Amino acid sequence: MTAQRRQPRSRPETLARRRDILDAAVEIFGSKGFAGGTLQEIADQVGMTHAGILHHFGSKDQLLIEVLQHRDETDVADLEEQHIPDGMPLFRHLVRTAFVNEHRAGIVQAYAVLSAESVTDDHPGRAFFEKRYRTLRSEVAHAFEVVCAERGITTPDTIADASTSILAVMDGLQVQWLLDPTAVELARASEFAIEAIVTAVLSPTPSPLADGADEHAQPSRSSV
Amino acid sequence: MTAQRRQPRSRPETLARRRDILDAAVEIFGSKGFAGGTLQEIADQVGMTHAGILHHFGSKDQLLIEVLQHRDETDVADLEEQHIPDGMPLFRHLVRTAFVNEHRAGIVQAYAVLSAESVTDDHPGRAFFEKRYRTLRSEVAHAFEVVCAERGITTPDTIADASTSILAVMDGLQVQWLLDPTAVELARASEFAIEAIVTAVLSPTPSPLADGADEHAQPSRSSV
DNA sequence: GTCTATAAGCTGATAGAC
DNA sequence: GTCTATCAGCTTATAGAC
Repeated sequence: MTAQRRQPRSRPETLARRRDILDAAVEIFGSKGFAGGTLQEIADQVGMTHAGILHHFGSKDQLLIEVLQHRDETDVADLEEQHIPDGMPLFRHLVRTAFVNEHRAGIVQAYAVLSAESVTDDHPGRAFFEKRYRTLRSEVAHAFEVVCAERGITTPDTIADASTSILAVMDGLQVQWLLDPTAVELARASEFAIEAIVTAVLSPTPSPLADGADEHAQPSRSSV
Repeated sequence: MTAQRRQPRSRPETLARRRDILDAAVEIFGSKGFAGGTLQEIADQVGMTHAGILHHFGSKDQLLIEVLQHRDETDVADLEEQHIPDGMPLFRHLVRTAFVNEHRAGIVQAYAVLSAESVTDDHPGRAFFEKRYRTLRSEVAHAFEVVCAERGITTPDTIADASTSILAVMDGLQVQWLLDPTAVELARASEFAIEAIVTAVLSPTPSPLADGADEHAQPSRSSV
């Protein structure tokens, strides 16, 4: 596990070119989607022909896959510098990420658009996002387990629901924020929701929704 | 405000045909996205040629717009039968919706895919989703105002953050659930998150995240 | 490594017969 | 109202010159 991740495929000049293409692809796929964006547009942005791009990546599908991997490696590298937080600091890190994201609309949009598009039939990014969410969920769940253990709380289902919910709010807020930045305070709302969910795990309270009379439509035995 | 919404454009036979096309379009756009889905596929599903579809709707863009309007009218009609809930019952209604959605993966996917895709450049569904979220947010916010007023709580920012967050979790959970239904309990997690957020509004607690030492990276004056 | 040229296919949309 | 025929345009991808 040294510094160099894989053997350089070729001259550093070529690798730099590949990185240029990957950066351009993030921007185009982010602003047009994968199905909507074209190799031509990516080629224009980086100043070559679409044939040149296919020379480097073989196919459009493969380009998307490498775009996602590259983005992930970059983000993970950033994280590792601050050696991955755990326990309560992880939740603080997620809030901080939301504040940072407020100034990176481009990358936020790329993830928002591509993750949702990845659920469509035969989408080349599907495996990536499936794995990504699985990993993120287990990281957040582990943080919950740490803070819960300290306080003697053990509620596996709750931890699972809370973990997936925290990632879900962050994603959902991004979509609403991208649609109307003036109507949604991305960072502040993310902080509020994450605090609400963490609090619900650490200090369970009776459900505020459980008092109505005629809820579940199914005719159950009437409890006087 | 009688039963018929607009004057029938033509024979009821034609309207039925249009509805068939709209239903097919939801399915195709839902499973392939708007950019990825084609008029040909929609035509095949309904048993005609793509020229026939263009005869009815004029353009692919216009078809999407009418698809979204039609879906919305259908859903709203369902809601009005149970005359739109408000206050605490609205939150219960949202939870119930999550339970129903667990058995309607097709429609869930259509909304998830199209709403995220709508943030891309010049997407014909953008105006629809902008308005949709604006409306939903204000409805949820109003429900919060009702229950807050009963208890003498007034926190406009909190209500805004909570309202947008509730819609956000529901959306975000749907994406994760569509990617891996075995890993996410859509309804249960939605219920947990909504309860957590409602509780946070009604019974504010000190932030569980505020105790760490070296948070915000910026070198502020050290408070000993 | 990048280009030009070319292929083969599909796209949304139009015109006109029935 | 639906079809066939046709269009121009654009898509990804390949082959081969430089």
